[in-house]
Amino acid sequence: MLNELEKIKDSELLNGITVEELSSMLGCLRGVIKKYQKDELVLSEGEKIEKFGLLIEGRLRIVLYDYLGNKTIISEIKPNQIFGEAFAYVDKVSSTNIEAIEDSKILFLDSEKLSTPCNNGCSFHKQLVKNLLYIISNKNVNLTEKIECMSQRTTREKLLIFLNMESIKNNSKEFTISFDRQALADYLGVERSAMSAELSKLRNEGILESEKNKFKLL
Amino acid sequence: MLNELEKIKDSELLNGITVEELSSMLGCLRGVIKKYQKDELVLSEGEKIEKFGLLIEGRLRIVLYDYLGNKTIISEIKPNQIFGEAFAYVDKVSSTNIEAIEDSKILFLDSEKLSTPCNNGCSFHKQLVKNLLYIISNKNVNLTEKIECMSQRTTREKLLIFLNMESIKNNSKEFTISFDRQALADYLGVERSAMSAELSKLRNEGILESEKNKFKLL
DNA sequence: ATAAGTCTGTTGGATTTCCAACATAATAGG
DNA sequence: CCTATTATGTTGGAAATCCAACAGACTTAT
Repeated sequence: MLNELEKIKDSELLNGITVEELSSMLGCLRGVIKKYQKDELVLSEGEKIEKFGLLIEGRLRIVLYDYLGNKTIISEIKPNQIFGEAFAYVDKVSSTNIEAIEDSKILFLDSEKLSTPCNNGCSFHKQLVKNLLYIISNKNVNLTEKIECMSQRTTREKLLIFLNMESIKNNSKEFTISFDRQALADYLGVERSAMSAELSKLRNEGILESEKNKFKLL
Repeated sequence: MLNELEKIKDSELLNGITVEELSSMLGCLRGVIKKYQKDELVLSEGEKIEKFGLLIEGRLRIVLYDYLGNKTIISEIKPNQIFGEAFAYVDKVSSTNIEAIEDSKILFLDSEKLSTPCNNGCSFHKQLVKNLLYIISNKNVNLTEKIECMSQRTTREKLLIFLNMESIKNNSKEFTISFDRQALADYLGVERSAMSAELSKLRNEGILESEKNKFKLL
C-alpha cells in the first residue's frame, strides 16, 4: 500500500501533504485501491458516485455515447489525476462512462468524508479541500476549452484551435498528442476520415507537419 | 447594502449562512457591489480575475468569440448565481467574456480570502467553501451537459437533446426557455436559419409544438 | 515469416449545414 | 396609431460534412 502511495505523492490533490500524513488519513477517507484491465468499464452512465478516484497507474477516458453509438471523448485521465469528483459532490448519477484504456490501478476516496473536517485531528483536511477547489476549477477551465474547440463550425477550425492549444500547453510549436486519429476525431466531435482529409490539406498547404502523433505547426 | 444582501440570501453560496453572518463577513471577503448597464461588458477575455461575482439582479451571459466573430454562449447567469470563480481559483486569465444582457448589480468577493479561513472568528468560512465545492461541481456537470448537446452531429439531434434536457429539468413536457432563437443557435453552435428550418420540420412531423420560447414535446 | 488485425489516408456520392437574401410577424418608440 | 426595429421563418445555391468502401503501412501474434 505504502508503495502505491509513493506513486501519487506528487498529485495535485496531495499538494502540501506528505505520504505519512496521507497514510494516516486513509482510514478516515475510506481509501480503497482497485484494479482494472484494459478496456474494462470503471464507471458507467447512471451510476451513483460516492467515492471519487485518483488514478495511480494506467490511463482512463471519460466518454459519452449517444443513442446512435457516436462516441465523444470528454477528457483523458492520466496518473495522479482525479475523476468522478463533480458527480460525487452534486450527488447526481453519472452522465458519463469511464473506460480504462490501459491496465489501471485506482485509489478511491470518500467524497463526503473528504469535504467534512473530522474530529480525529486530521488537520490536512483543510489543505485537501483547497486542493480540490483548485483541481475542480481547473477542470472547469479545461471543459470550457473543449467547448471552444467544439464550437468551431468546420473540422479545419476545430483542428487548428486544438493544435494551437496543445502547442501553448507544451510551450513549443512541436509536440506529441496522446490521441490516435480516431480518438482525436471523437474528442473534436467530427468524422475520422473527413478529419484525416483535412489534416492532409493542412500539410499540403504548409500549415503544419505531422507524423503519427507528433505535430509541428509552421 | 443590507437591502441588497436580503436579495441574495437564498443563493447556494450562502446556504446555511444568515444575512447577519454574511454582513459581518463582508469586510473580511472584501465585498464590493458594482452596477452594469444592459450590453455592458462585465469581464473581457484575457483579464485576470481575483474576485468572483455573485449576481444580485439582472442577467449575464458567458460567451466566446472566435476570430471570425462567431459567438458561442457558454452559459447564462441568473440572480443568486456566481461566475468567474473557476478562473479565480486556478489563477489563469479569463478565456471568456461576460456580458450584461440586462441592467445588473453584482457583488464581488475575494476568492483567495474566501478559501482561506481567517483568524477573525469567521466560522462560516468552512460552510462557504463547502458550498463553493458544490456549486463548482455543479457547473462542471452543466458544462458536460452542454458538451453532450454540442457533440451531436446534426442540428436536429442537438435540438432534441437540448429540449429533452430542459424538459427533464422542468419536470414537464411543457416548458419555457430563456433563449431567443439567435441565442439558442449560439448555445448549440449552429446557424440560426438552419435551426429555424429544423424546428419547423420537427413541428410538421408532430414531434413538438412551439410558440415563441414555449415548447411542448409530444 | 506469415497472417490477421489495426491505423491512417483517399475518394465519390448522399446528406446536411452554411450563407445571403427576403417575407412576415412581433415589439418598441415616438 | 404609425413607423422603425427586431425576431422568426423560408428558400436556393455553395460549401462542408458524413458515410462507406477500399488501399497501403504498420503492428502483433503465432
